[in-house]
Amino acid sequence: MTRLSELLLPTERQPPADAEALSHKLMVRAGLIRQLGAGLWSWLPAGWKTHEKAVQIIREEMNAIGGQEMLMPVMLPRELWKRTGRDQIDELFTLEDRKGSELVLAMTHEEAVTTHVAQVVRSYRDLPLILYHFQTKERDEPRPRAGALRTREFIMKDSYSFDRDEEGLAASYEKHARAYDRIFDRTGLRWYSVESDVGMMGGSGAHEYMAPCAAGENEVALAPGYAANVEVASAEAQPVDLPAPLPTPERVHTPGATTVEDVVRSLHVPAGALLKAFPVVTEGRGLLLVLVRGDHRVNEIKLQNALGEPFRTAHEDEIRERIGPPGYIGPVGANCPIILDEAVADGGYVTGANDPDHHLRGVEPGRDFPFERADVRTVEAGDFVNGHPITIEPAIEIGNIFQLGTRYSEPLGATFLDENGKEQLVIMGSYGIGPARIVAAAIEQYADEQGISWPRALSPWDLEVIGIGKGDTPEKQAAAKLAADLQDAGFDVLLDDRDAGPGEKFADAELLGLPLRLTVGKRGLEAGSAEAKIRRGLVDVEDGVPLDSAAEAVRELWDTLP
RNA sequence: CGGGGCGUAGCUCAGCCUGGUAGAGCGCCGCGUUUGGGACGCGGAGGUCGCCGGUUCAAGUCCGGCCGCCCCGACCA
Repeated sequence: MTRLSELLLPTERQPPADAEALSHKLMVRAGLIRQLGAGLWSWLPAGWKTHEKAVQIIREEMNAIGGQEMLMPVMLPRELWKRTGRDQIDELFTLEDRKGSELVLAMTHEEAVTTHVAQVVRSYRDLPLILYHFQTKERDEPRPRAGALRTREFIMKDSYSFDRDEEGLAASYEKHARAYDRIFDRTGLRWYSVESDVGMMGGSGAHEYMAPCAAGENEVALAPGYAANVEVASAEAQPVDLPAPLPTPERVHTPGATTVEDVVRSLHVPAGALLKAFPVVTEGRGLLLVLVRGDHRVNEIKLQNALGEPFRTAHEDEIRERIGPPGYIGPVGANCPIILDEAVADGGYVTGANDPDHHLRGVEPGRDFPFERADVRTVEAGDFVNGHPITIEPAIEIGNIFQLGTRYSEPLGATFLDENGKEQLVIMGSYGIGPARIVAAAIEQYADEQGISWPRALSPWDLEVIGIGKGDTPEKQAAAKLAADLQDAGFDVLLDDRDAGPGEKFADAELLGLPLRLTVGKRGLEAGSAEAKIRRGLVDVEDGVPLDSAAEAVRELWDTLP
């Protein structure tokens, strides 16, 4: 049992002036976290309890799939990161020791864990392995924000799978996916798993676990049976009414109309009847002209994936020389390959004429210019997947799973001998979860006007007992006994034994947000019962709970709570 | 990295334009009254006004530099 009179729980009536996100405001107001610098936060006792609740759920489910918990250092020799090439990442903190030896602060632990596996694993008999730890990650984020949602230092559960082949990796990946399903279900969050970009981790497949909330930094496209990060989402575009076709492109005078909006206004056609030209340059293919519908946006991640290599936007002189005057460029007559987005249906479009102050109308892909097809646009709310319109929601990334392949085993020499005595590279996966984000997302999803409303799996204590009155009143004595009884019955109890007024106690209880609140007052004491209020929705339990058999009554009530 | 904003008591802020004894509310400490939704009275503690420099008889206030923090965007294994 924890007595509030002895607990460091600095609640604030007003949110910090610089807080924007709901979870940021409430975590500070409720006394869960305090800031020391940009992206640097301390967890106060109550906050740390919630963090550890999330950690324990994760630990249990990782152990259940055969994960072996260990611990690796935060400070690592830079040499390992040079081998994988990741020492050039901007977010990596670097330092030197007194001898001038180069060190880095781990932003993840692929290098460290793979080094151990390279040293220790010799035979196919040593595989498969799942290793994990909860350890601090350090990232020099360009912009930390929103309290605990994006910090420069945070604890992550990162696990790594080591298999002898792709089949083994698929099995380890699937184990993690199922463990993650159970973990996020147990937290009480609203969440979903989405397809994601593999990013600079490389590898062959990835999913992200997303918790929808207003403060989320990611956008997720959703339809029945479909969920994907907008970075990689594909959908069928909403149709657009095209003007009647023309036998051949027709030149029109459009003075000063260098943007889609200008052309729409000048020619009285819908934006979707335009083709927007996006000239890019890649190392392998040189200049390329990417075309998407005028009402669509190029998705740079999808474009990079479609090209199979990084690109940059073309410089003005490159555009002038090979295509036309910026503002009026189009595919007809362009001296470079053309990539046409899949959402561009057959028909006649308005494009730049590659001539100042002119456009062409009635331009038909194929008839008037050659092209390659690719899906390179950003999906929009209302597009269709399997006939259902999609919605787009902001969400916070709470976990991810990656198939890494040999991205790390190769540079770090993690190999084993197979049955034939032949040396093979270990096939890896990596899997992260941020407990702090789970906590913050739970606050974002369930908080109301009065404050936090914890799902019971994450609540710092199970329930709060309040004794009305100041000094040694009979109500407070009864409350203390009730709290002790419930603690003995296996509940983790917070007792508000402070000499404060009832209003202050209620307000603090609602701010802190434990799932259940029991109040012992004069009236209830005479009737032999404590009042019970469920935090979610602030619902009063009829007749409260009897003081002489509180444990059974609370147990019954507890099982009904969210 | 681009744009914007802020830094004065534990918290939220006023004071700066127009230089002249550092303020309010909440919180905190003491005493008393009060006791079912952040009560009231009286008394009190608490400040290198982010830092450095300049102008001035005099700087929280004007000028310059620096540092820190927040927001939007870019970025984000």
